[in-house]
Amino acid sequence: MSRRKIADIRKQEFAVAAFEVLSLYGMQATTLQRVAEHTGVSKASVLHYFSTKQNLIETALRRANGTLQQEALALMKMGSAPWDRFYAIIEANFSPTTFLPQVANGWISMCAEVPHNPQFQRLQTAIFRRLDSNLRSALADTGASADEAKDTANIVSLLIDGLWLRCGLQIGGLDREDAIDQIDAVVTERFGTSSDRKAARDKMRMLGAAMTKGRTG
Amino acid sequence: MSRRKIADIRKQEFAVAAFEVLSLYGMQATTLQRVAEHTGVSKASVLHYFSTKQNLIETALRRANGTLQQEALALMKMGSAPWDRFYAIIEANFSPTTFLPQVANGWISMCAEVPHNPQFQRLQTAIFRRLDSNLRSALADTGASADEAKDTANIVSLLIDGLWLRCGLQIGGLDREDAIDQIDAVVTERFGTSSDRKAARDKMRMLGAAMTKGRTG
DNA sequence: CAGTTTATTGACCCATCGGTCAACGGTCGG
DNA sequence: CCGACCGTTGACCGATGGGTCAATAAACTG
Repeated sequence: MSRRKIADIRKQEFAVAAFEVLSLYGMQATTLQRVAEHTGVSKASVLHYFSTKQNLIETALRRANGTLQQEALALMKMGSAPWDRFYAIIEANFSPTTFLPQVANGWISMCAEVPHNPQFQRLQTAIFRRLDSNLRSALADTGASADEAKDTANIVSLLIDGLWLRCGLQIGGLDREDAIDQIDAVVTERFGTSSDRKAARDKMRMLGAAMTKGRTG
Repeated sequence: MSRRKIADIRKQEFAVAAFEVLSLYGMQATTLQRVAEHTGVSKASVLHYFSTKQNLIETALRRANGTLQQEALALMKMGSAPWDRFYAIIEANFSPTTFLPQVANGWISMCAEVPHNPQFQRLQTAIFRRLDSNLRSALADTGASADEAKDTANIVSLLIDGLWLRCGLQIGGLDREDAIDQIDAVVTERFGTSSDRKAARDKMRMLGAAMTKGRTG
């Protein structure tokens, strides 16, 4: 019983290490040897838990995405006002703990492999669909029509992708605040200024900050 | 004299082949062997023209970017009305010959390597700066203020990046027409509807189509 | 035609990759 | 105390990577 638990914990450790290595060194340089070194064990030990390198990296990516999803979910539960869910998604997508050049690079590395790797393809599709669906339903909450929600979700997710890419490439010293501002600017142009929206944004900004601060303890 | 020319032509051939291989198979699978096969020669022959693999790929990327720039330049020369240059840039960035999933993937592959490769870093920076500067000056032509031009250029280039990424990942069967529409929608929101703008867009769309059609002959 | 340069190649080198395997050592139930 | 089990490891394997090199063939030069 505790045996299996230990094994699972170990797998998680390796998965975390693998994503770190991927983020730091890129896909080509993410070798079993390096992941092993990064955890302080031997290469063979890594392969004892993951039958194959592909398996390891896929688990790593799924795990990394999972934590991001959990953060989004937690934030979304913390509000019920019309724009709350929308800004919860935005906030989660630019969390201080994940919106970092290295992390962004891990995801870009995955994107580059998507066309040559069905597993990554699936994962990527799932991530996109989830974001799109979340954005649409969040925008529907604000009273937008289905078409309006669809179009806006499209543009917002497009901007999110672009901002993450830019974060990874480290263009213009992009900050998470800057990123959220850019999205907010486009949304404001689309829906006009509204105190409700501003309140939701500020609320989620605070909650997001509190959440990530509480994590370091 | 004709010697050097032949050598240069050969180099170009290899560079083109290298970019094709990169687009088709990704960075990891872009091996000297494969590039050689793709051109019907031996691996050693490729290395005769390019001292190193890094050298080859860098040349390939620079060349691919160069053709895109030339297309943009040619289009930009074809108009003098306020919005002409802006839509020339847009049109060139979504040219039917380059805005394709495989080509997009070549660039994504480069992006993934940027943090671990100073040469790619430089190239990427140059590409970004050029686009940004072109967009800004094109927008200044339309009578926008410097700040307005800066902000708009920022968002437009962000959208371009996102659209290329999405093209590479083949999300939602993205078409070049769709891509231009998305950008146009945001620009319209920002500057309102204007017959001048619409005229410029239609003009460049036609010119772009004529250009790429004329190429197949 | 002779000599020199240039293009192309196969054979080869070394490093490293992902992955296998048998052996070792600790831990737990009996 | 003992056998079964589990985690860990070093040694090893075949494949493949980038890159070198000497030999050969072809093309230009005088």
